[in-house]
Amino acid sequence: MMSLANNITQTIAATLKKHNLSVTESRKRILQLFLEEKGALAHGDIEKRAGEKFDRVTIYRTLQTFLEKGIIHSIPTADNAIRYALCKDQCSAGHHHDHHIHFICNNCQRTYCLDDVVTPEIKMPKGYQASHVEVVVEGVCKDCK
Amino acid sequence: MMSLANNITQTIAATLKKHNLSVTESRKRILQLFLEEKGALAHGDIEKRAGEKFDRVTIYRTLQTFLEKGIIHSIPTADNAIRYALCKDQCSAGHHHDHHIHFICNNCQRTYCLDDVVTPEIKMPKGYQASHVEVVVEGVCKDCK
DNA sequence: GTAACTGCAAAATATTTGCATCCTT
DNA sequence: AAGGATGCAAATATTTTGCAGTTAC
Repeated sequence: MMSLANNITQTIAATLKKHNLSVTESRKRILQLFLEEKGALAHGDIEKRAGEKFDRVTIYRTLQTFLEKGIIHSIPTADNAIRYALCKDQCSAGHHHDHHIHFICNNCQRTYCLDDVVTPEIKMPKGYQASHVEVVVEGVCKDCK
Repeated sequence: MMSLANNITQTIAATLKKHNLSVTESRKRILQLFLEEKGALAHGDIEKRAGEKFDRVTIYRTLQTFLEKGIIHSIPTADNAIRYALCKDQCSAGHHHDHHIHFICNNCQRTYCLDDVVTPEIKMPKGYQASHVEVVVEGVCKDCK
């Protein structure tokens, strides 16, 4: 019987292959961090959690690659620390379909993708043509309340 | 009869005084840039438009001060270049009431505050308590269409 | 006159690039 | 074997801090 650990390992490799990426140690490790975290991670978070194992530069390049391939998406925040989170399957390279909102907890600082909350329709003023709507909600998360 | 230029100069000085800030050259100049621009400015934009006149450090500090006093508010974007825009009068130090949405034009890259578009109500999942909602819309602005 | 603001220098931090080496396929 | 990925060194860019001189009030 396949162990859970093996299962995750397979998922990770499959995800990378699906996006035409070679399966390397750093990519596996960083992808695993995202799977473990569920929430969003900033570059700095990854550095801390990955230990001394990887070069900073590799993290930059890996995040960039994941972004381009649509494996992760970025969440802009007011503190100039971009966070990244896993995309759902329907995301594809260069074209994200993540119509969910993001939530940042002011207490624990974690960033969540609230997949069940769809971004609302926004009625734009005459002349403005919207192509993408990003909603970031701040407050207190369910764990901190 | 009072000239328009004088009028603007007075507005700038009045704004600074209202927030208990001394009226200095750099503050006047940076505030003027925001008034001229209408849209949002990133640190880099201010540096370019101010000419060689001010030290980078002064711009950092002035923006920080304006933020704290509620003269400007920040708009997070995906490219890690925070933009700032003037607050409406009802903003006060540390407590922003800017319930409008922001619009970034993918063509001219300008950032607008759409003061007439109120941020929608978001129905949060059980347990999450929202305190602030930030909406950033991307697309093509009225001038670029 | 005094407190606050600015410019300069320098430190600390963050990001990008080039290249030789190593790993995946 | 070949192309791509990584690590290291170094170049750039960004942001912060300390301090002495200057300015606003």
